[in-house]
Amino acid sequence: MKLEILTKNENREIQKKIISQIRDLINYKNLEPGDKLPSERTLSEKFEVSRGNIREAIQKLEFYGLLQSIPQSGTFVANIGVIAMNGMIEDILRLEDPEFKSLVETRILLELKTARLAALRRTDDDLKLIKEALDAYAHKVIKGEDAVQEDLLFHLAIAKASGNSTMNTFMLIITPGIITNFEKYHVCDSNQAFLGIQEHTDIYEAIKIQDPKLAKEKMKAHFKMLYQYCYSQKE
Amino acid sequence: MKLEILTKNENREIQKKIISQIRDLINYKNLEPGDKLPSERTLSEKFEVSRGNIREAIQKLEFYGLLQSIPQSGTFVANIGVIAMNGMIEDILRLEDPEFKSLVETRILLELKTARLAALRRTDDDLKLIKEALDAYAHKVIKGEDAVQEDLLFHLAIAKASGNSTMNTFMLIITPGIITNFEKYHVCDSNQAFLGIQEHTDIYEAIKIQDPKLAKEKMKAHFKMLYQYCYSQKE
DNA sequence: TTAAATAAATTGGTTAACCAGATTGGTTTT
DNA sequence: AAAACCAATCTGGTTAACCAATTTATTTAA
Repeated sequence: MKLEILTKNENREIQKKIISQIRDLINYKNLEPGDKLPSERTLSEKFEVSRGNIREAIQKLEFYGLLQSIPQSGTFVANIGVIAMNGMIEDILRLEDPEFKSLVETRILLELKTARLAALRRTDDDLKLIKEALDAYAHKVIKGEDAVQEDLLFHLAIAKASGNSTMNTFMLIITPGIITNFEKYHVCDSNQAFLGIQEHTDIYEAIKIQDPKLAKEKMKAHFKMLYQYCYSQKE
Repeated sequence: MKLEILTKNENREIQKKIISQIRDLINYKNLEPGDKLPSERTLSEKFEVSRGNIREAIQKLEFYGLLQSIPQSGTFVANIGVIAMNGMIEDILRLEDPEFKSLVETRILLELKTARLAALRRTDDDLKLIKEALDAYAHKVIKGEDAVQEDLLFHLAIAKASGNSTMNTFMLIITPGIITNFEKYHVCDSNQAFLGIQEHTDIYEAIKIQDPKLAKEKMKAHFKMLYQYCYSQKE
């Protein structure tokens, strides 16, 4: 189990190294937008890593719009200047390992907005799903069981009702990190969970009566404790 | 070129189908948290797709924390209830193809926050980088050239200065989509670009004097036109 | 009959071979 | 001399074989 994690970290380190090597190569060779990168096999040989690692790194840079692979042709530098290229790669390298604080800060930002949008745009079906999630959460809390998953589902239901697919995606992306950290730090004891039922209900009611301002307020109140917890952590 | 896009869409469709088949299988077989999924080879045969497709789908679900692959052992259902599993998979399936409106709405939300945070947290180095990006943007606009990339870099510099790695990541993620759509719709003519110089400068100055409220206001003003443009588009 | 030992089969992960299409350089033809 | 053609080569993408570790089935000893 531990080995598994180690090798994944190793893989990430290898990928970071490859990406920075690609950046160096672009700079050293003065590759401009549209220029072709060396082939995957060449890079694999030059960097002394497997071709699979090279492909992963290229796909990551392609995801961020910096490279473009064309089958049977090659991998090309995207239409972006050298300065921008360096800046974005630097960003990408610096990324990963998001701190819990960063996740929570972003989650709060997103959820204040999704609550507001959900109050504005929710359909009857959305409301029904939110209610179901709320009931499932309350049920588990009352039984004294862990309800992190149900808590999360309630918030995701709101994200869905917001009608904004990008925010919905981002909520899904930060969800695993939130869950992991919550379970790691045991942030919620049972008292907080009981309080949470009321807070969730308040949010639900605000969305039900389609009051965006109230929904945002209630969501803010719900996050107050989380916010304080988060910012009382060591830097 | 067009074929390339088609095959990528095809691949996405295949992946969506596989994911929904996995969901159906979990429901039909009543797989609970900790239970083992059939092997990749078995699924590959059952769904009549290549093992690579299966692996991709599993990795995606693993990314969202729904499955966990353990080498030489199997792929297991994560510690998440059936309802949550179905909900999240439904979300994941519904995702992709973010509408431009959704991207812009999210970008505005993020950038109002990053501008504010940048004014609060920016270092002198951050400020220097923002200034450089601003100058590069102005330079290109004055020369009458396309400055979408430089525009973007200015905003990314602010995101970096915000000190929030998650928001920084999200900005990087929506960037390709923003660029593509901007170039497709030619949203910025030269007049708008010239106006943009002033607006960018205003934002920079606010961050320089570390006035978070002003920074947010100036960013809001900068996005006013984009916002209107975005919401005047056809639904 | 049971438990320990061992061999066979199964697992996700990795690597190397293969594929179709694009590119390239040289040759031929006009 | 230039354009057209063609075969050899190179490209990213895909597939099938392989690997080490684990799990299961079988055998053997007590």
